[in-house]
Amino acid sequence: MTKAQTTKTMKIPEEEKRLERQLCFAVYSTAHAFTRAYKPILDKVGLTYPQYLVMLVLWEKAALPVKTIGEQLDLDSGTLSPLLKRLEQSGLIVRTRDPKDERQVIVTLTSEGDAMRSQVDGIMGEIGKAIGCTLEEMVDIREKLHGLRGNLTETR
Amino acid sequence: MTKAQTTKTMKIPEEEKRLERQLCFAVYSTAHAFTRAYKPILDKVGLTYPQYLVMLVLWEKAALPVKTIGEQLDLDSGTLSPLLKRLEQSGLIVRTRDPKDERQVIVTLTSEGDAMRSQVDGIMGEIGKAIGCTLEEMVDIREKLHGLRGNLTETR
DNA sequence: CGCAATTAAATTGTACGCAAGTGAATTTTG
DNA sequence: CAAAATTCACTTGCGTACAATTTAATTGCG
Repeated sequence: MTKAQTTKTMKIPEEEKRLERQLCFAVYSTAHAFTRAYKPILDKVGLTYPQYLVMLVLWEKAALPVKTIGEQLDLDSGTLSPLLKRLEQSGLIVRTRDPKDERQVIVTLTSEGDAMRSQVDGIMGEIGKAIGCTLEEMVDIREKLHGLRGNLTETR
Repeated sequence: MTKAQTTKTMKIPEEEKRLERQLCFAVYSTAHAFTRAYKPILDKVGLTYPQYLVMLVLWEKAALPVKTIGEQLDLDSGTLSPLLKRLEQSGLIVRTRDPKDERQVIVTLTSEGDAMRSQVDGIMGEIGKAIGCTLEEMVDIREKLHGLRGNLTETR
């Protein structure tokens, strides 16, 4: 943002107020486009997109407390509790109270949940085709979004 | 994506499978960060973030059929119908059947809805501060996301 | 030690998103 | 022109997101 625009009451040109000019909408609509692109792929393995993200976390480390999963995905227990309940019903995870700290629930991959890891190459390969840009471009956008997310979050 | 990776059964390095390496997650989590950044700002005018997007569309053109709003936001009537009902209850829009084609519902700004346009400079100014990057960077990310969204969508 | 403050997860209530199905209006087609 | 197909919006059902509240467990402090 330019210095001139930092003034609270600065007039913004009408053209800049159009939906398509909004960075927020670019992010919002791309997120939806991703979810839709994943849908037919994840349907084949019986996961929703947020459930797939949880599985990605668990494939990195097979047993984690709900809180840690939430920190990595930036989701609270209000979202995760019912989602994890559905993953448990699907037989991919189990939830057990931590004996060391009964407040915590440890989420652990079942053998089925672990076995699903073998599908990841196929899933990522298909999505990679849909993304249809170079690896360098992917890294570039990813890092820029990471910085943007940091900016948006830092004043919380 | 490199040529080597286009092979369906290509093995992807473990490191590339981590959540934080996923472009989809960068987009997903940034979208949530935006919604959270907008929350306190939009609370002051009584709008949710998706409702604000609908208002942006209507501030460009004060009367539009539901279908057109849906095309611009890439949302279907299953999402828009209840959302528009809430905007109508808030007194910002009215919905009327098009006499030329009774299937269509025309959404029109009320004077209150139109008057809220005066808040836009303030809202965009505040978000601009939260985004905290240069205009050039904003344009760069926006255009790259636009291309990415196009790629993800074109095979629908 | 004992009680207040904190923490973790679940629950409740509201609002998206989206698939699938309904019903009314319009367009296409034989 | 009439039946079939299509279009548009609405509704229903499911699964997130998230604020706010609740309950149980743990930690901190006097």
